[in-house]
Amino acid sequence: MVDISVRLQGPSNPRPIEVASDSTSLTKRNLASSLQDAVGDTERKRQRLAIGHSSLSKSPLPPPYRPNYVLHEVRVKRAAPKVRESIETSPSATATISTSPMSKFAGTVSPRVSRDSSSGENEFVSPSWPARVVYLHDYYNPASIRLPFVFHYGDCGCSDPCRIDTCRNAQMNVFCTDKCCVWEELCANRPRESAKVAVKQDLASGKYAVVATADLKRGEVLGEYLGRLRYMETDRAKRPRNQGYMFTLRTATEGARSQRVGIDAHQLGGRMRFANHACDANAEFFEFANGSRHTVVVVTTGDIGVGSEVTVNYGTDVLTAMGKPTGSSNYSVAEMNHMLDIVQRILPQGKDHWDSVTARYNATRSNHWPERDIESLRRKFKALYGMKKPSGNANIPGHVRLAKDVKKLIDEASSVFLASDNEDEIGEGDGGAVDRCEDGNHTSQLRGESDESDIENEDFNLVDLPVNEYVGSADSLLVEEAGDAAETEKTPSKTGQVDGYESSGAVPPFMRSGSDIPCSADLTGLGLELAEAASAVAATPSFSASTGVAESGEVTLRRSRRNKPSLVASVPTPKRSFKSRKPAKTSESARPQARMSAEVREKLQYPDLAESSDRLGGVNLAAMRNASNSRTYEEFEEASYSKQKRIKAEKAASDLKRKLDRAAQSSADNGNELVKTIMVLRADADREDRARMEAAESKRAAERDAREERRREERREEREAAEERRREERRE
DNA sequence: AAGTTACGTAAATGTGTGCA
DNA sequence: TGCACACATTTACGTAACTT
Repeated sequence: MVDISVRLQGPSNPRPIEVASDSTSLTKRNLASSLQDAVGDTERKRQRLAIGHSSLSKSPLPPPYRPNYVLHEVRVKRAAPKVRESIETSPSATATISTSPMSKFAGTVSPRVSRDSSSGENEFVSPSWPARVVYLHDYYNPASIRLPFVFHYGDCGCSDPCRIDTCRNAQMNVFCTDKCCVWEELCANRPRESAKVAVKQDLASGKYAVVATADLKRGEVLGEYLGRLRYMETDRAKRPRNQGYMFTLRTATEGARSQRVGIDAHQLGGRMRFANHACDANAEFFEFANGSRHTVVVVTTGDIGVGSEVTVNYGTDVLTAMGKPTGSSNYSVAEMNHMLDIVQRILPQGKDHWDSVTARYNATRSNHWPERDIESLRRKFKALYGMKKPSGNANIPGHVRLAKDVKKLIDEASSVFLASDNEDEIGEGDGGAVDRCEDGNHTSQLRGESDESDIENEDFNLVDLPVNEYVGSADSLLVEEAGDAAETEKTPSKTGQVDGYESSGAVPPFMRSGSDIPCSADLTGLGLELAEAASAVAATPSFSASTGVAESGEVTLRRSRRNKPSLVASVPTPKRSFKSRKPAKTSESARPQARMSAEVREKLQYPDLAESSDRLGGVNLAAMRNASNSRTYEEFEEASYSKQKRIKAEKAASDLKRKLDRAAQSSADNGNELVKTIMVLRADADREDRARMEAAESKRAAERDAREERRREERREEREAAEERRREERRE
């Protein structure tokens, strides 16, 4: 945070007012003059402001003739974000960054997971800055794209420090500079990063997010949306799908071959890169410019409390695209096996169970696998078990056969479930699904393991299974395990595999750190520790991937309860809700190192694999679209998907009907108008006809009169001539 | 050999329908 | 009303065939 008292002390050598000789000299002279005229007011305002700062009240006020004094030492400390301050350089990250052409802009951080004490709806931790993303601190235009030059209109005239919703410059989409604003560091209409927000990671979902670290008022600029300025296709249809990081500027380049320009923050960006989408966002993007620099900032649209996430609405560009997302990968065999392994353990009967499968899958997936949503997993499973045997090929792929077998199991389980539906205590003791899982004809047969099913189901309860999970609630399972825990510690497994088993390619590794999941005789404490371990896994996938890797490089799956039997016994913890749980302090110190090594190992092992999205914490955009697009209606948050579909259909129908009515009405109105017009035209025509007829009649009458007159005149002349002739004859 | 194109496949969305 | 399923459509990816 910049110290305001330092700012307002003023420089020892004030910068003289410039009298420029260019075309803007008049403006500048006027500005300087107006500044000097207004200096009294400005100083009074500053003094009023200073009252709020004790340090300022002790400091001498700036010279009265120059309010616009410059503080270089503050200005060069542009955007000192908390994330940046709290980070250390990690070797792996440095290696990544140093090879980047943007290294001069780059900062990097080491893995560091420290729990945030802020209070909010979600629980956030301070994550490491992802090494795969270059941390930009400034405007970056490597292609020297020239956008239209935007002139400012002199001093913004704000009587109080500029706000983006009140400043005259902001209203004209111009950001302030020292040349058009006297408020310098107090001006909020400038592209700078606020110290009141930080990049955090949601403990539950693992998503990165921008979180308020102090109370935010409406209209505050939180930071600049930094990224690489690049050209885009003018034709929207030709552009690649926006993966959530491309901000298309309203302004295009000038000239006959005008091109759209966007800010691409996919591989490099600032903190605002991590602002997530929300339909009811509490912030918005604001595009403004000054001179040749066009940029975008995130501005709050309402008050935001400490610990709350800052969200923006991405708009339809990101959210409504249909089809396969760019960069999405197909299911690998390992992924399919991982999914099938989970499915055959849970044997999902409905949506809730599939939610469990999804949560389990994403919590235990390998770090380089993309996160999958429930629809994706269900779809894939269905595609697998529905796959027909190709003609001419006798070999069915293992995962396809497994999927078909698992489907049979699910069908059987469904009938078993119906039969035992009236039993009150499903899943307790030897009954219910645990019994079924131990049945050699089912899951264990498929896995080729005989006595591990209960143990592995215990592992599966590390993640929040639904309460109605057929294997019983977490509590019931823990009760069951408590009885054998101490005994198991003393006696090795009958199969000799209790301490772990090899995980190779086909068998997905559910890796757990021995220090993460200690054993305890205290059931509540154990449950807590298990849940905490699960949440840690969910929050930091790379951590989970690392902890089970042996020194030799082999990936082993360990049953950590039995590996570390004594750690938690001394940490009895009261039962708390999932969100309020804190991680075990005993494992806190071990995590950063383990996580870092996992990242390094991951990079070495899969150098060419595409990284998943950081912005959404690895969540693919499709999942976000599901959550944010038309499938969700705020007014029907409680409604099920089907209900939403019906509501949506009804809305669509009513919209259509409304449109038709409007069209009909419009048509009728148009028809009426037409008739009126015709009537008017006809009346006009009649009037014209009448006028024409009258004119013609009058003309004819005039002509007739003229003819009559001519005839009379001729007759008179003839009479006179005859009279003259007669007189001549008489004279003769 | 490198680049381009066509085509099949996979994965996603949207919508309609039927069943319990 | 909730859920599952089928189908149409869209889009990206991978690969073989073709061209330069």
